[in-house]
Amino acid sequence: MKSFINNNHKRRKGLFHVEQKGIGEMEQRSVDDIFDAFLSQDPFFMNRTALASNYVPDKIPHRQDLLAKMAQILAPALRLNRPSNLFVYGNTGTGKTLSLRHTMDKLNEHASRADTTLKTIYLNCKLKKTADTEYRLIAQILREFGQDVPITGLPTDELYRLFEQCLESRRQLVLLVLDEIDQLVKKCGDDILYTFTRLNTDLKNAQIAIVGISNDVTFINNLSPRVKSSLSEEELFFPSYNAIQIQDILRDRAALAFRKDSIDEGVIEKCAAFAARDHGDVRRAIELLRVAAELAERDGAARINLGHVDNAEGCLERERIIDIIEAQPKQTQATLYTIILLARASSSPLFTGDIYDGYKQLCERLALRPLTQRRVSDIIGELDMLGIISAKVTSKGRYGRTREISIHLSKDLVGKIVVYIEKEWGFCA
DNA sequence: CGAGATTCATGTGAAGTATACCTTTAGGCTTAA
DNA sequence: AAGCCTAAAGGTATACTTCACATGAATCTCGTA
Repeated sequence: MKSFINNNHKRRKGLFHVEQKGIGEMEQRSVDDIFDAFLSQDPFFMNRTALASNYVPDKIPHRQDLLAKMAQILAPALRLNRPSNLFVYGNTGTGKTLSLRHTMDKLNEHASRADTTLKTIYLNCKLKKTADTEYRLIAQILREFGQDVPITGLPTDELYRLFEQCLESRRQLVLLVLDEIDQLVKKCGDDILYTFTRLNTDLKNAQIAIVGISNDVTFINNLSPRVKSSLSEEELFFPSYNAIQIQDILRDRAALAFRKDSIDEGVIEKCAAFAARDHGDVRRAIELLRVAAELAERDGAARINLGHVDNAEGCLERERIIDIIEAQPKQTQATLYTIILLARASSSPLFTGDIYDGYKQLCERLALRPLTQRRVSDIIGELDMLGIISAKVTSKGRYGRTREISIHLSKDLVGKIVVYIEKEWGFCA
């Protein structure tokens, strides 16, 4: 619950930040006026949370069969028998995480009713500073058990010992859900998973079952055979939604979130079409609807119309990218900033060497200690992984081997990024 | 002319280092018997 | 003597550096037709 509040708060801040245009005209009205207007206006939100990215609805349309299978697989947990490890995969926004959270909620509900000592732990392995290394992952799990674990300093073995202790403290079954498990394995290898699956043989009181979630369909094939067979004792594939299904889902959510008649004809269809274009990613569709609603609210409009959806589309992309950049360390931001400036200055392709030179100059001006080229090379790789830039290793024959780097974000968005970074640093190139 | 060698710029793996943090331990000080 | 506090010692994870080797196609070289 707490994380949701933070999330939402951050979102609104992000939206506000990118929509600075409005501030000038707002200043003409007094703050009192604005607050008064806000309170007197008929808010069309009944329940904002229904559009939040981590909202778990009671009903998940078009997923009944998959939910049933999932429930069947996990049901033994209610009798403290270890269910099969489960591997869930499918594209982003196909309801994997949602379905699992839903099933976990229900499982917990039944477990507490039956007084079963079932513990479910959900972790997203992609969240930096949370669960992206072996140490952090286990530390995070221990925190779920109410243990206070330092961010560094303890040997990883010690964490494993503590973890086992927690498990063995009573007869229980632990269901460990690892979201974006491919990210974890990419960074730390699959030994962790092997250790987890092996844990059961050492445990006397407790048992642990693992559920892995991945957007990468090929991920399971790249695992070592021993891990592969134990992780995917059961597999569930989530196919992408089609436009009609997305519309259904949006209507359900809209009915929860808004008052009747606060949406214009065609708004739902437009949001759905937008998402369907993006491999049927429902999350995007819901976010789009949410941002459109927030824009409409700010305008003081009576209903959400198609224009709001159009504007929201731009906002959403900005929100996502700026959120990512905001979370990056200064050195990464400096690297990105250099890339953007260089890309603007010339139309010829950019190479690692050019970027490093530019980066060093920038560091000088910022009085920032420059990192080595080795590290910057890794940072460029990270930016590529984040989808902000595209960096492809190419060989230029006699003229060496390097990465060819380009940005494929809209000009407008790149402008916003530059504004953000310059504002953050109080600096202008 | 074409096969093989060379070359360049930097990708990439491995090992080393600095930093920030942790626990343990020894020594010194205070307190109470 | 027991209890408590403090600082040093010894240990770890992480982010970064240093070192060294790997890469791969354009270009060069040299043998052959």
